[in-house]
Amino acid sequence: MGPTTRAQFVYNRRRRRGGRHVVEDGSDDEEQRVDSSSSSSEDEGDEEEAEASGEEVDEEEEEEETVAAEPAAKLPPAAGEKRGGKKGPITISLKKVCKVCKRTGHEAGFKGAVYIDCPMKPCFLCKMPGHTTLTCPHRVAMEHGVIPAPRMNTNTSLDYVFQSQVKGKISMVKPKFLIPNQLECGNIKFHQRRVTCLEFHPTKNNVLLSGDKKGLLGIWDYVKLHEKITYDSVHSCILNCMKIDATNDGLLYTASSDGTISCTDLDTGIGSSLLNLNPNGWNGPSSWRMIYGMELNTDKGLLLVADNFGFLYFLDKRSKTRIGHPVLIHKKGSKVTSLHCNPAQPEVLLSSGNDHYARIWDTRKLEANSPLVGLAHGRVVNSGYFSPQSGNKILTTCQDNRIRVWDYIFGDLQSPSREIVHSHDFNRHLTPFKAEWDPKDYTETVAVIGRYISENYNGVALHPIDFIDTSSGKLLAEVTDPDITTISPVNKLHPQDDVLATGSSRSIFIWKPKTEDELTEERTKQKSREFVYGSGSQKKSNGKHDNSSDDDTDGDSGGKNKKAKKTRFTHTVKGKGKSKA
DNA sequence: AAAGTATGGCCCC
DNA sequence: TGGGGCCCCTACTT
Repeated sequence: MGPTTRAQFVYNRRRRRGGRHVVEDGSDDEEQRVDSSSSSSEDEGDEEEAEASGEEVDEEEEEEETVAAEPAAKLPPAAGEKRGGKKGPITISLKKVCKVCKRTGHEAGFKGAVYIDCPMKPCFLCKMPGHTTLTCPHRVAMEHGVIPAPRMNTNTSLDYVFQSQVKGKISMVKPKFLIPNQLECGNIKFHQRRVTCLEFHPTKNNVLLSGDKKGLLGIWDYVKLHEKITYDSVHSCILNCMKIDATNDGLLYTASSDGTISCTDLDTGIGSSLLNLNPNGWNGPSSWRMIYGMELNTDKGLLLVADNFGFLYFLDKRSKTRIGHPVLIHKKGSKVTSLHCNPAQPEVLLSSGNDHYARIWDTRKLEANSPLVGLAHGRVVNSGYFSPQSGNKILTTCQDNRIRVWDYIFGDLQSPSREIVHSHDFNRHLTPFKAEWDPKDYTETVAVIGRYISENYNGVALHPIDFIDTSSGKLLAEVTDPDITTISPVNKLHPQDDVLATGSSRSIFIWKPKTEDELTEERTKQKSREFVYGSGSQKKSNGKHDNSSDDDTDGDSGGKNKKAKKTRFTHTVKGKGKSKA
């Protein structure tokens, strides 16, 4: 096994060319599974699948059905008596049954491209009872139902100065923000398992590093499409985190659920282990240590590492030895999900954990139970990041479907400055979602995060990647492509370029902004589409979607016939918001 | 083509 | 405080 290079294939979207993707076979390797990511959405038939089976079920089942059928389900067959009195009362079980709550009278699941919620459950988006996601105020109208934040910073004069400075800066120099919303190329099934982390190489501009659930490390030059390598011997299970050595960009540190930290030479794939938390091998899940959070303190040549039992470790990267003893930074036995050092103050550490807290620490005087601040969350915190430039803000992603923003870490941190409702639920089969700052945005407002629940885009259910203005909660952009039907929990913005990398299932995609040419062409195309009565639509379904208009913004244009009007805002902000008493 | 499965949090006792 | 069972928009493979 040593380092192996295995190449699947790359597909590359040539700019316009009929719009079709060109599939390039990276190298004919053993397994030629092309598998064209087809299908999904084959169920256009909707309505009448279950009907057909039932003998002569009346159409308007709702009312009485809910009442009558329910006891029937629990009682022995004899219970069928009243209903029509005929014999085979057992057949009543053929009634539609909600797969979520097991009751009759309604059904949850996809109807075409629209997911119908079980009305018995709280809203899947905001978690509140009384409505479903289809009618959730957070989905339908932005900033509807917003509750003002209790009160953010107790405005000290320092705060005032800071705010005005930043504000001034923002209005003065805010650059035109380009959303990388055009699928440039993709690497399909490069990984054998789902992608769990992505990182751009800091100096080799077009190189993307990726890790997957099997521990495979991928290196891909997405300009030279065929230059891709994988190293399968670095880790034996989930690769959770990657960092390039700031003083030697040929070295990569990786953290894994196999309980080890590795340092890998990117050119050779040769690595060494810096830490192994399971020196005695597997003794059951109750003792197996996994590493999720990892950070570099460049100033001190330190590696900070946290495990799934709540402990933080320090490593000297040069001597490859532990320093000091592990410190409990989250509830004992609970997973630490992420670590981040403040970019302006590397000694200041932000940790997030399964104990529903994010915490700020001073690593110079670190003791269990002595964080500088504890930031309470509603559920597990998937990630927490200081803002990339000043380090003055904090952005967290929590499994309660809320993104939280603290605008100023030196202010009152009792409660977040904003809570933005956004669909990024936990699902054990998905890599946890993490909202991340755009490292290029020195106004420190833009964040990117994948969306869990789907939206109906021209008859296809897609899961967009959202760009969110964290200062207002406004949705700046939702990025989709009709060929990407899977959820995209892993997203990374390029440190210098207007490039977005996405990990979606086993595939990796690269997005770039539309060029001016493309935009103008699109506009003209859209015009002509208007002339050519109703051309664009109608084709849909059957797997490969016609990509004539992959940008959501033009989307329907023609409108009318498609009932599918997408309700766009799947998130809203809480706090700061005007309105409301 | 339906069924199976890998999996993590959380709820309840 | 620990373990068993449950589980709402998965992405596959058989």
